[in-house]
Amino acid sequence: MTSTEPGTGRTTRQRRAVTAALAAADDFRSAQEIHDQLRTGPDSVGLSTVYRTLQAMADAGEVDVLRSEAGESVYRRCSTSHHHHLVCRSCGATVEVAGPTVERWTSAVAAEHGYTDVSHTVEIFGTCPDC
Amino acid sequence: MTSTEPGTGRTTRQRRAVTAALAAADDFRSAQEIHDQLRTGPDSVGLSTVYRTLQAMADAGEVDVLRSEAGESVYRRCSTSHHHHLVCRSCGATVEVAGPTVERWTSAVAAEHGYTDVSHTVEIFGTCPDC
DNA sequence: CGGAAGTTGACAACGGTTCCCATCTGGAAT
DNA sequence: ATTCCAGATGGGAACCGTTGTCAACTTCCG
Repeated sequence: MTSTEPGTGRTTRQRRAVTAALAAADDFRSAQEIHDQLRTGPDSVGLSTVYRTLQAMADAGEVDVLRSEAGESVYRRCSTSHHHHLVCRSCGATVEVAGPTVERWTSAVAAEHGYTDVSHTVEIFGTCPDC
Repeated sequence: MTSTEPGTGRTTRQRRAVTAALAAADDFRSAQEIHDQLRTGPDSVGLSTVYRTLQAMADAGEVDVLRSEAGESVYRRCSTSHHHHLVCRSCGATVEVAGPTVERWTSAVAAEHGYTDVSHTVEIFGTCPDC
């Protein structure tokens, strides 16, 4: 523990590169995609470092993590506010949705069963208007 | 191809064993757990076969598939009723929760964005009273 | 019963992720 | 600016769940 305030860690070229790559992309990217992209550029970053950085950002709540159906973790720069995703299962188009309704519901359900320190994942899949 | 109508396939001892193991368990089981369980019994089944059978059942809609946080696929005999899970993140205790509220919410959100053929996943994580 | 198509299983191959550890570097202190 | 070291890096091996391969076996139809 003692992770109450680990801080941001150092500001390295690599972390900046990963952050920038994620910021430039508007949709979800896997660690390997980011690694590939950076490898072909001037700011090469090791795969291990990409994974570490991404995880740290996820822990810090700076990015959203989603598990693709293929079992891959994909990351996306995100607003700090909590929200969920509506994903088109054929073209992948993603819409962010905020849902006070679900938040309240999950809290209520958890409380009802005595569960504390609650978090949740909600993903909605469907076919978008264009598909 | 030619997989337009593969049907149920043959009824083998192995498939019966996997089906039975899943029926006996009330909660989610991973392919490997099932394989382990069967291996110590009279009806040993190869790991490949367990995976194949589980996938076939999932395709046929006979079981629910869920991706655990560790990235493992877990299967469960499918109840016809739709529901979600409240999982303790330290001991793994699971509570089934039915949520008309979420169902309505997801449908509404999807409709609002023109998405059709909607499905969703909702998992709630927390610490149970015993932990 | 006989035979062909479907099924099985041991093991190799795979792909994503994590671990290891020698080397390097940011940035605070001097 | 120079020194110094905790923290960070990266390349490759290790891991682990899952999928592919293929010869041998079994189910079931005629």
